Amino acid sequence: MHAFDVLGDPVRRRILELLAENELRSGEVVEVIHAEFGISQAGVSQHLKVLRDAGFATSRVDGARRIYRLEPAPLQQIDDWLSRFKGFWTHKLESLATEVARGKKERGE
Amino acid sequence: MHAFDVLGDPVRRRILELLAENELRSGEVVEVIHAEFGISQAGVSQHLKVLRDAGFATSRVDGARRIYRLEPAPLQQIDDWLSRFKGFWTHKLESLATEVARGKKERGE
DNA sequence: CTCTCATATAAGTTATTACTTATATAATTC
DNA sequence: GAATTATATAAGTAATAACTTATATGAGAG
Repeated sequence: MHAFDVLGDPVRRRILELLAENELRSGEVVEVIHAEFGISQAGVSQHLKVLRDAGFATSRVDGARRIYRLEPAPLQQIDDWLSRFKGFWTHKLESLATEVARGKKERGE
Repeated sequence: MHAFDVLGDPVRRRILELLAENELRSGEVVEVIHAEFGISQAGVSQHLKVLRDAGFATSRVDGARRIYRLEPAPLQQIDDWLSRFKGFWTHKLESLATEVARGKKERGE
């Protein structure tokens, strides 16, 4: 599954946000996601698998628990892809700023 | 459709890349995408609609033609969402750079 | 050793998406 | 104004994704 498809799902985006704060046990992720989205343990586990398979997260075993950690590489790849468009919107923002400034000047502000 | 779902499709990502270089007529997009992906005119038109509906592109009429232009706002929103993870991977990169430097030194490069 | 957690996987269902071909619409050319 | 060109939309189909419940696996507690 392509990195962008992975991020297409709001549940997975939320899981990544959670993992960005802390490593979490699978069960902790299940708790939050169940509370917020009403999804079963199995459903959450499947999302975690998608995240693992796509390299967004890794898990390590801790007794009967699995601890999940965020892996930044795929997010970075996406950022790299986006970077080609960045010039584009900073230009837009700059021209907007120019417009605003011109408007102010014309209005004698 | 959420912005990330829009970017989930490789055809749409390619169209955005094309539009990032230049405004293009629908027909020009169709030409390139058909050449690269083998997709019909109707298929490409549907992708363009998705891009319009999600705000990634706008079109203006020029006689019988439609000219498509990239709109940066949704891309920027995505970049904003990603920004929460950026600290995360720059840390990793810095440690990697340190590792590499140490390796070179040890190998006498 | 058996019971109970914690988690993953299997199997099945439903909704959605990405196409296709066929057709509609609207501008251009002759 | 009829034919042609450029594009969009409609209708149908097939693949995929996101769930569900049920079950497997494997660690720890008693």
